[in-house]
Parts: sequence; C-alpha cells; structure tokens
Amino acid sequence: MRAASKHSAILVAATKIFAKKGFFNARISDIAKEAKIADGTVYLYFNNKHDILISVFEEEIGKLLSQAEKIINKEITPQEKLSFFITNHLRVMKKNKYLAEVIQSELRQADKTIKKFRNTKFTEYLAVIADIIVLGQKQGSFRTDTNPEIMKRVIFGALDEVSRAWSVSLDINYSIEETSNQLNTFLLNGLCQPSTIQKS
Amino acid sequence: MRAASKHSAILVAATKIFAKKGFFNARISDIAKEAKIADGTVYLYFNNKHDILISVFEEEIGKLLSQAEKIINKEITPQEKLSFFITNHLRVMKKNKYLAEVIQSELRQADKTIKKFRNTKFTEYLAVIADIIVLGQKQGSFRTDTNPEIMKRVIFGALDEVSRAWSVSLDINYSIEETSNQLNTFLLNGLCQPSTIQKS
Amino acid sequence: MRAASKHSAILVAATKIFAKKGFFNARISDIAKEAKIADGTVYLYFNNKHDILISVFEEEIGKLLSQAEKIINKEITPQEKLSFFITNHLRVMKKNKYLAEVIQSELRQADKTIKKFRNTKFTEYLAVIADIIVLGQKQGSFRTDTNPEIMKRVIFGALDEVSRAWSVSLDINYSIEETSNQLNTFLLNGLCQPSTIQKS
Amino acid sequence: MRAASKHSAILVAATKIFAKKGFFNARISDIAKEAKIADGTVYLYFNNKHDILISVFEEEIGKLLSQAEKIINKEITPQEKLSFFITNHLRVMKKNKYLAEVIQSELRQADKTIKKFRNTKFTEYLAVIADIIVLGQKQGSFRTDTNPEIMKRVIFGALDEVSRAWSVSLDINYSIEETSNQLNTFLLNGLCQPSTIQKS
DNA sequence: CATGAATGAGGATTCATTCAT
DNA sequence: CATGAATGAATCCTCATTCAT
Repeated sequence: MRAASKHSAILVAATKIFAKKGFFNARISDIAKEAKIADGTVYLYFNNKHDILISVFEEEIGKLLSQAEKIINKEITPQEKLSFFITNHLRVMKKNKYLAEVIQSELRQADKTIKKFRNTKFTEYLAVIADIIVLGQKQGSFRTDTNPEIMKRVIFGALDEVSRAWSVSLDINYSIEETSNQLNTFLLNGLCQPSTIQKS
Repeated sequence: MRAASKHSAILVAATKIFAKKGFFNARISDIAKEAKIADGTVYLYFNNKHDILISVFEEEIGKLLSQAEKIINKEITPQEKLSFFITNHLRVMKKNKYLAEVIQSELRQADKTIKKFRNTKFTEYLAVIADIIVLGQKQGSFRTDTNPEIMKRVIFGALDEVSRAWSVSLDINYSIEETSNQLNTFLLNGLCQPSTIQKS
Repeated sequence: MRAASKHSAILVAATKIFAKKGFFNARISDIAKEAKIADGTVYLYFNNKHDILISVFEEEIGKLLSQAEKIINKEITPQEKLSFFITNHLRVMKKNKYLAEVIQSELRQADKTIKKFRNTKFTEYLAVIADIIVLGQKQGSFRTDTNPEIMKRVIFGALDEVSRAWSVSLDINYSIEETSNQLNTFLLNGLCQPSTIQKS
Repeated sequence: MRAASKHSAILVAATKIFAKKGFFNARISDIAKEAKIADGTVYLYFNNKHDILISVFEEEIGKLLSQAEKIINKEITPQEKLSFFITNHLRVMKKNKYLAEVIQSELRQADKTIKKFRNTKFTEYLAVIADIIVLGQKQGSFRTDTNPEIMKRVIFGALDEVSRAWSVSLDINYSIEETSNQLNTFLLNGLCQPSTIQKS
C-alpha cells in the first residue's frame, strides 16, 4: 500500500466512523482499525484528530464543489442549473450515507474556535448557489426580490435537513427522484398555487 | 434561590455554554460556574450531562411548539400561518443566539442510540409545518404537487441553517424582518418570476 | 422519639446497611433513610461515618462480651464454659445476620490506621476464650501443650468463618445445634479417633 | 519490560497496596506508582479496579491450591496431610504478609453481588480440607462424628484468623513452627486431656 | 515507514459533611 | 433538635498522542 493510498484509506475510514459515532465519540483506534493500520500510523498522515475531520470535510465538499462548478459552466438555464445542483447534492448524500453526518459535525459541533480557519470550500460551495440565483435574476427568469445571500443558506439548509433525515433513517426514505422533483418544484415555484400568486 | 429557580438557572447556563463550546467541549464545571453554583449541585437537578442537553432541547422546543400551536389555531389563512410560523421561529432564534446551536447539537451530534427515545416535541414541531401545508392544500391555496412530509423538513432545514448562520455570525446579519420577508416570499412563491412559472 | 432512641435507631440502621452493602458501599443517606431521619441528623449523634462503624462494632461486641462474662462466672467446668461460649456466639450471629458481616468489616477492611485506637472490647472478648483455656489447664482438664494466646484466635477464627458462611448463605445452612455440637466435639477432642491419639 | 512482567508487576503492587490500605482506600495511582508505571497503563492489563482485586485473589489462592493438591496426592496419612496443609498455608501467609489481608478483603468486603461469579479456586481450596477429613474418616483414623463440610470452614477460619493476627501484627508474632505445631496438636486432638475425653 | 505499548492530562460523577432555616 | 439543599474535594477511567523498536 502506497502512502497516498494509506492517506486515503484513513479518510475513508474516518468518514465512516465519524458518521457512525460522531466526531467526539469516534476513537482514533476505531479509525485505525477500520483502515487496518496501527493507531500510531494515523499520525504519520495527519497532525491530530481534528485535522482528520477537517480533511474529510474538505475532501468531500471539494468533490461536491468540483461537480457543482461543472454544472454552473454548462450552457443551460439557471433553473436547470439549480435543478442539477439539487439533484447532484442529494445523489452524493444518498450514496454516501456517512457524508451528510460528517458535514453536520464539521459545520456544527466541532470546535468553534477553529471554525474560522477553513470552510473555504464550503463557502465556495454555497457561493455557487448564490451565483446561480444572481444569474437567474440578471437573465430575468428569477424574481429579483429575493436576496441571494440569504437564499443560498435557505437552499443549502433545506438540502441538508433532507439529507440528514435520510442518513438517520427518519421518516420514509423517499427516492432521490421524488425528493429532487419536490425540491425543484418547490424552490422554483413555492408552495402557492400559480393562480394565487401574490406580491409580497 | 428556590429549587425551581436553580433548575432553571442550570438550563439557562447550559444553553449558553453548550452553544458557546458545543456539547462535548462544555464542562460541567463551566455550566456550574455560569450558574453560580457548585459542580455537585448540578447533579441534584439532572442525572448527567446528556440529561441536561436533552432538557435544554426539550424545554426550548417546547416553547417553540406551544407558540406554533397558537399560530395554527388562529383564524387566518394557511399562508399567514406559515408566515407567522417562520417569523416566530426566526425571532426566537435571534433572541436566544445559543438556542440554534443547541438544537443542532441535540439533533445531530448526540448519541444516535438515544435519539429514538425522545425528540417527541421536535417531531410535533415539524408536524405543525406539515399540518399547515395539508390545510393549505385542502383549501386550495397551496399547490398539491408537493409532499408535506418532505416539505416540513425542507422548511425546517431552511430556517435552521439561516439561524445557524446568525448564531455563528456568518454572512451579514440580516434583520428578522428582512429574512422573514425573504423566506415568506420564497417559500410561498419560489425563485421564479410569476410569469415564467412552469410545470415541473 | 427521644435522643437516646434516635442514637440507637441509627446504630440499628447502620448495622443493617453496613452488613448489606459493606462499610464503603454504604451511604450515609442509606442509613438515614433506614433510620427514618434526615441525613444531617446523623451528625448530631456521630462525628462521622467511621465513628458509626466503630460504635456499631463496639456495641455489638459489647453485648457479646457481657454475655461471655456471665458465662465465665458460672459455676461450671471449663469444658462447659467453652461450650456455652461457642453456642452463645453462634446464636447471636445467627440471630443477627448482619452482625457477622459488620465484625468482619471492622476487623478487616476498615482503615488500618485507626485500628489501633479501639478494639478494646474485642480484645477483651478474645481474652475470655484464653481465660477459659488457662482455667482448664490449671484445673487439669485441658491439655497444657496448647498456647491459649494462639488458641483464642484459632477458636474465634473458626466461629467467625462459620458465621460468615451463614450470613453469606454459603454451603448448607446448618442449624445452631448441629454446628454448636460439631464445634464442641471438635474443639475439645480434635479430629482423631480417641484410640489413635498421639503425642504431637 | 515485557507485557507478562508488567501484568505481574501490577499484581504484586496491588497485593501490597490493597493489603496496606484496604481495597477501598487503595488508589489506582498508588498501585501504578508502586508498580512504577503510569496510571493509564494499569488499564491495559485490567478492566477496572475490582478486576485487579479478583485477579490478585485468584492468583494467590491458585498458588495455594496447587500446593495443596500436591499434598493431598502424597502417600502419607490423613493426619500428615492435614499437618502439611496447615503448615503450608501458614508458611505462605507468613511469607506474603499482604496476602492474608487481601484474602479477607475479597472474601468479605467486596461487593456481595459479584461474589457468586468466582471464588472457584477458593471453593476448591476449602474442598481439599474436606477431602482430607473424609479420607481420614474412611481409613478409620479420624472420628466420624464430625461433619467435613463444617470442619473445612472451621479449619480455614482458624488458619485465617491466625494469619490475620500475624499480618496486622497483633499479639506476639509466634513462629510458623510453633503455631503450626499448636494447630496440629489442637485440630487433631482437641483441647481436652486425652484421659478426660468424653463422648459429645 | 509502521507499530502499538505506554503515557498522563483531563473530567464526569459521587457522597461525606456542613449550615442556614 | 431536625432538616436536606448545597458544597467541593476526591478519584476512576478514557483516549489522543508519543516514541522506542
């Protein structure tokens, strides 16, 4: 096993363990065992436990981000971009049940003090949402009375909570297609009947 | 200071400490010091550290729930009910900066195994959202192609993420009014221009 | 309830609790509850937890001692005195299942450092055994090649272990009469057949 | 220092500390310091404090048992077997002053609830005494009016109390030879003059 | 590079004891 | 005298991290 693959093995193992037990209940020895290496070896690749969490987070968000960037560069309408974005996010989360939990951990529980030093990629990920909205507003297809900075959080929060419910097996486990359709319909058109649309 | 007020003082202190440092980084001695009592006194009112977290959570969600129930019983339209619900949630979160964080902790990080035994009130709180949507659908003012069970999570997730961004002081700290308006507009009418509304 | 009776109630309760849970596992609150008084009240009658143990011990050994002294003053043979002593000890232990355990606690587990300051009555109790043996030796009915100082411990140890087995419900729970008879026969005549008696 | 020797070092240290301060007053840090290791290291070899006590007890009783079994298999008379048994027990106890105390702790103080799950070796050790007596009775050299089940406790109790007096430095510290002789004479022939032997 | 035994700082919890009422 | 809420010192145990092999 080469160094690179061991580094990767630790991240895979850590994602699984963090998700299953949460960051604070996860033991370095759990991760090492899952990765089939010795405890001490973990420290040849990472500075400390929290460093692993950050790496997992950055790595996974990084993947999401690169996919999101592909979407944003496609020659499609803003509606379609948002739709792809949503579907992509849900698909990744559904595929990697652990991931949603890890994002939650990193985003919330982990030391507040350290929080400032990263989140770079997460911030970029959120920015993609805002960018799509701004684009839609410029092109005239999105209403201009919504604040993209607020909306990016609203949309991410919605996606995130739905993913969480999946990973914790709450509610019925709706399919990606259904959930994705629902979110698209809803985010684009709101809850109201088209006929009853009102000025806010 | 009577028993009742000490119990309450611990909850207030705990909410603050949990939010500031997170559940796992919070020390019982931090909470005790904040509540101006001895460490041991905490255990006269709570069984253990996790019990405090649950209590904080249940207490706060309980307050939200009772307010939400008042809203749902008002003689107003579903749109107005949802609007009041949103504004109320945001107002409470804004007022108690710590609360949003604690909800996150309890909802996410805390031991998964215990998760099933409570959350009663949280579940009820979410149910209120679904109820409003169902009502709107029956009355014909809400579109019927959205699934209330999915929507309740979407809406809660949106509110929650916005609150989190507030409490962690991310982004600009938009006012309740603005955020509330934004959410109402958005949740009810979606992102698209009324004129461009399309079938999903 | 007068002071005296409360003092006594605590001792009775303590004997029970100490025996059931052992000195270190017994809680002051257990004793207080058993005695139907408040925790703090215990400290109006005793200096501290260990003081209660000493008192229980001294009290119970005191009772045994006064009965033993009556026996030693009777106009009977040393064999009969020893026999009465044995039967009395076993009867008391059988009656008060807790007592045997408490004696063990005090004699053994409790702080070694404090051990020197008391045991007065216990020492006297052992002395009674030695006195009986010395008397028997003087009168010619007991063999003179046994050391009374060693024998007093041998006999007490035998009685004590048998009592322990009772209180912990080990082995079959032989009756006082049988056990008493056995011990008399054995202590007076040994294990060997009279015919095979040998010089040691 | 290899694992085996560290495990052993902890047991040796624990035996000493338990004996000196008693189980409940012994601190894990005392044991660790005595064994010249870190506190945490103790937990690499034992599950918890009580586990150490059980191990000390089982280990020491195990040694006694294997020696006792050698004795019982020798081609000697039951009187001699008992004599060897007694001498052996006393010799071991005299050599390891701490041991007698630890046996007391384990036999008595330690949680009653756990008591049932072990003591295997101790029970076997007592059984050896009963076996010797039964053998003597069958061969006709021991009187048949004693109950071996009661006698095994009587004899163990006698040995144990004598050992305790040694380890706590009570009374004069008689030599093994003297004490051993005394016990042999006494246990085999009783307190009475051979000429005065009576039927019980 | 890899190992895993050893470390020891850190914290939740218990409970004897106190003292204001 | 009696109460019992409050105290806070004391300790078992965990586990991230280190380092000799």
